[in-house]
Amino acid sequence: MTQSIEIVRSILEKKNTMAAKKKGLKPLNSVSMTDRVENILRDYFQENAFKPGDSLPGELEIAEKLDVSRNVVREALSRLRMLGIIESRTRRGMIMARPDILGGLERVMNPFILGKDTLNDVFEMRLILEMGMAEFLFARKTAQDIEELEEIVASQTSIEEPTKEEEIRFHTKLYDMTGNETFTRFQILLLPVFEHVFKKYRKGKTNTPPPDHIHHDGLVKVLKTGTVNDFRNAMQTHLKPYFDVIDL
Amino acid sequence: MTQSIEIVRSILEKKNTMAAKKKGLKPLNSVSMTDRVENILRDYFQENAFKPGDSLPGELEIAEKLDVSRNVVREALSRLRMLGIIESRTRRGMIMARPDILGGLERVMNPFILGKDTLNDVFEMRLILEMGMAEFLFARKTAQDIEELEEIVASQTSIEEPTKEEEIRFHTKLYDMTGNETFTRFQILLLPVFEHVFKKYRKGKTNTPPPDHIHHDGLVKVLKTGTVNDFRNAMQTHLKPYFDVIDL
DNA sequence: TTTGTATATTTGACCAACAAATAAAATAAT
DNA sequence: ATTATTTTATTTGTTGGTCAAATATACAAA
Repeated sequence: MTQSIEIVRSILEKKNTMAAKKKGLKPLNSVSMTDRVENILRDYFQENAFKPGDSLPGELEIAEKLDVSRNVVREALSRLRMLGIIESRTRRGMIMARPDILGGLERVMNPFILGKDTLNDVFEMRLILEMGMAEFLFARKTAQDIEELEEIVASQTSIEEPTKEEEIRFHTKLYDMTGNETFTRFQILLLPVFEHVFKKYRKGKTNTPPPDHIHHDGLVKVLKTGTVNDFRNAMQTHLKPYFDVIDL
Repeated sequence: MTQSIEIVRSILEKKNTMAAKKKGLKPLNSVSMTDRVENILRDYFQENAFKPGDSLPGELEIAEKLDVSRNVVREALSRLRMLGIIESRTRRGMIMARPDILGGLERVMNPFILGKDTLNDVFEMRLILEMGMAEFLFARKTAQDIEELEEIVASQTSIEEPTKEEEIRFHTKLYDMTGNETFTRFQILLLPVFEHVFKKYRKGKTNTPPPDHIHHDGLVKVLKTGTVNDFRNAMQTHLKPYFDVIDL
C-alpha cells in the first residue's frame, strides 16, 4: 500500500519502452499474447521487488501501455490471480498478494496426467523426505508429541499390519512434529501419487512383499530413547517395502 | 485422441446437471465465475481420469453448457493452459496435456512475495532434502559420477571457502546423481530462496559463522569409500552453518 | 490413389457495453 | 466547522458479438 504511485509510474514507463520496441505486441511463434503478457508482468514484479500490498495499474492502463486488448490482459491476470500473486476487488483495483506456495502444485498433482517418470520421481521424493526429516524431528520433538504418537500406535487395530489410514496418520504426525507447515503440506500433496505409484509397482512385481519391517511402535521407541542415527536406520528399515520396489 | 466422443458427451451431461442445479451459474461470495469454472473443469478431469491426448469440448460448447460467457471459460482455460494441463490449437480443439509438475511452483518462488514463515520453511526443506538423499546417492552413484565430483572440487579456487557458484555446482551434481530429475529441479527452485533466507539470518545474527565444517573434498572421500551413515554424518557437519542459524 | 481446392469449424484476439461495488467528491445536516 | 448523506466516477466482473488465422473435413480433379 506504500509506494504505489511510483510503482505505477515505473511500470508504465517500462511498458512504454516494451511497446515501442515491438511496435505493438504481436503473437510470437506459438506463444500467445496472454503468455507474453503474463511473463512481462511476472518479470516486472520480480525485478522491481513488488511486495504484497503494493497496488497495480488498472487493467485498461496495462492493456493500453502494452498495446493489447483488455481481454488478453485479463486472461494473464486471471492466471496470476489463481496462483495468488495478485488480488483484486471492484473499484479498489488490484494489489499484490501472498501466494500459497503449493497452490500450483496442488492443481497438477493428478496421477492420470503426470508422466510416468515424474510419478516415479514423486514416489522417490517422499522417501527422501522421510529419511531427511530426522534432525528436525529430534531437535523439535516434545513429550506431548511422543504421547500423541503412542496414542496413535495404541489405537491401531493391528500393530503388525496398520491400515493405510493408520499409516498415513502416523506419518503425518511425524511431519507435524518438524514444525514445518510447508513440509507437512508438501508430503500430503505427494501422498496420493505415492500410493498410486506403489500400487502399480506391486502389481508389476511377483508377490506382495513380506511385511518384515520395523513397525510404528519400534519407531516411537527409537524416537523416545534413541539417537538421530538410530532413528534413520529404523526409518530405513520401516520403509524397506518401498525401497524394495525400486530396487534400492 | 481415443474416447473423445464419449468423453465429450459425458462432460456435457455433467455440466447440464450442474447448470440445472444452480439454475444458471452465478457468482458466489467473492468467488468469481472464472474460479468456479476452473474448479469444475479440474474436478471433472480428475474424477473421470482424463489422460493426456483426450480431447475436450470446444470453448463455446463448455460456455453454453455451463451457462457462462465464452470469456469466462477462456479465462479459466487460460489458467489450465498455463499449468500445462491442456493445450489447444486452432481448429484442432483442445486436448489434455502433460503439465510440468513444478511449473506453478516456479512462478511463485519469489522471496519478495512469499511470507516469512514460508521462506523459513523452504530454507529448512532444502536441508531436509540434502540429508535425505543419501540412500539414493549410494545406490546409484557411478565411478563416472565420483570422477566428475573430484573434478569439480579440483577446479575450486579455494577448498577452504568455495564460492557460492562452486558450492551450488557441487551440490547440484549431487542431486543429479540421484537420477531423480524432479528432485534436482526442485532443489534448483529452492536455491534462490535458500540463499535469500540465509543472508537474512546472517544479518540478524552476531557474526558470520566460522567455516569449521567438512569441505567438499571430505564429502567426496566419504561418498567414495564410506558408508551411507558416514555420509549423512559428514553432510550434517558440512551443513552445520545452516543448521546453526536456525538453532538446530 | 493421390493431390489440390473449397468449406466449415475452432481458437486467438479485439471491441463495446453494462452491472456491481466502492472510493472520492459533492451536498446536506447538525 | 464538522459530520453525515447522497451523488458521481472509476474499476473489476461478465456478457455479447466480430474478425482473423489455422486446419480438419469433404469434395473434386488428376
